[in-house]
Amino acid sequence: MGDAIKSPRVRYREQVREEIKAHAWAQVAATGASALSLNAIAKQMGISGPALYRYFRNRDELITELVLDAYRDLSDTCRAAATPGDPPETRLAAMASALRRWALAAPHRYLLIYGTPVPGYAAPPEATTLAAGIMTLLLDAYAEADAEAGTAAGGGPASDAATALDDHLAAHRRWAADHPAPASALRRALTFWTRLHGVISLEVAGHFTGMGFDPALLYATESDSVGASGEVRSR
Amino acid sequence: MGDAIKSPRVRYREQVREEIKAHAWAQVAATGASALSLNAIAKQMGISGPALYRYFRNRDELITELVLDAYRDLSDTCRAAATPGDPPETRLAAMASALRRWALAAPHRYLLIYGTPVPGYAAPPEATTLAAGIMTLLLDAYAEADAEAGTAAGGGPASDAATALDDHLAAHRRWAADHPAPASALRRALTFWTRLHGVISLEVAGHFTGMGFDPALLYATESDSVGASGEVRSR
DNA sequence: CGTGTTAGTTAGAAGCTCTAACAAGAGTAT
DNA sequence: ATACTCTTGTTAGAGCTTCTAACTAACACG
Repeated sequence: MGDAIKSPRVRYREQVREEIKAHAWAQVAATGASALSLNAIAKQMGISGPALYRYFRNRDELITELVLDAYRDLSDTCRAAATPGDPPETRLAAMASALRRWALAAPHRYLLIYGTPVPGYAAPPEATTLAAGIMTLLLDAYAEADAEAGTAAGGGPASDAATALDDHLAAHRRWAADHPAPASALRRALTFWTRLHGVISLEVAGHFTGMGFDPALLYATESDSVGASGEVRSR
Repeated sequence: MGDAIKSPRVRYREQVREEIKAHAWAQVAATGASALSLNAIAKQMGISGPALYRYFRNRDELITELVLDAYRDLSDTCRAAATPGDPPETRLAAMASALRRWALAAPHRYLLIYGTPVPGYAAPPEATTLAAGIMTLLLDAYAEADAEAGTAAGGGPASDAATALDDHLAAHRRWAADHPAPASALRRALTFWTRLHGVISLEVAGHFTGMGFDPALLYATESDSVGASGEVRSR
């Protein structure tokens, strides 16, 4: 229903664009985004270099498309992991587990989003929207967990610094303006993000190689520390 | 004393190498390592492109030199922050604070080490050595904190996952083989690294821009969470 | 004062992104 | 059915990159 009847021209155009992106992903997976070559893609497809510029204005536009695809895929993955009926802790654990699997399945895809930004490159607005959507899933879970715990311990701040951060977030929550979650939920969602990203990004960049321990256990510990302690870890 | 009497040739050579690296750092700071151009550096220095290849075998070797410089500088910074006589918590707090300042002072320098690795690039052994040196500072602090706390709570594992990680690290500690710190100290040192890196890397990559909160407070909270709770934060 | 090493040069190969100008096909309108 | 337009491909080429080859000039040393 989404794809109305399209003229064969635009059908062909979209098909070629997808084929170009497929080759681009293969290159990204092999050598990383910085080494992506439009010329090489054209050669692989049996067409001439400049022909690609009919489908993408320039290299940056192609990379932007890849970035958006990655964000969309990550967003879908998180959404699929967070089963609506499940208790919040289970959802958080499922998302944490899915996040790492998603990153390890294609490290360069993860780095395309969270790695070194390209020099003059600015992320498109849709990327921000998609990132916000993932944040909403986290906020939903933490808000629900907070509500269940009532006024009891639950996710209350664990230190003076956390209290100060909560106060600050209560006043600076532009990114979660239209979400009813309390400041402590914002803090915990941010912490979920930074702690899990901390482990994943060092792992995919290879900083743990040669150290001899299993990053999965470190990841599990960090997942636990952000309240993502369900039973889905070994699925 | 370290620099013995050198012939004018090697003196000149080293001087030019340093000048090249200085220009390279300027380029890295401006546009990031991926856009570093040997040709542009040569033009800035008023010499011809291929002349640079007398001083660096190729682009990778220059980047490797920059990476090593960055590691050396980071190592020195951490060592300088951890004042020997201070209590371990104070040293950890000072290192945490110095780490963030070091990263924000030159974001691209941080990304050169911890960002997306270059495709075919392998970090030189000396980089690993320097990274291990920083780890030793952390292990020293956590081991000392552990000893002070005796068998009491202190830095004991906070969850089942942490206990499992401790057990695993006790058996897989190749990276800290010659350090007497207990497994819990290894765990806490790793956590120091991943949690602080999680915040810093997202901040320098610009993922917090537009969200409207102050990353410094999030960083302070994470510093606290790894036992780096001294009074040096606002120095 | 020769002699060998070293630092620079220019020329050029092979790659890249991207623009300009042109040929040929596909779809559409008359 | 014919004519027209729009799109997709082509080749040529500018300008950038890394990096090699061959050559010259200067410097340090025996």
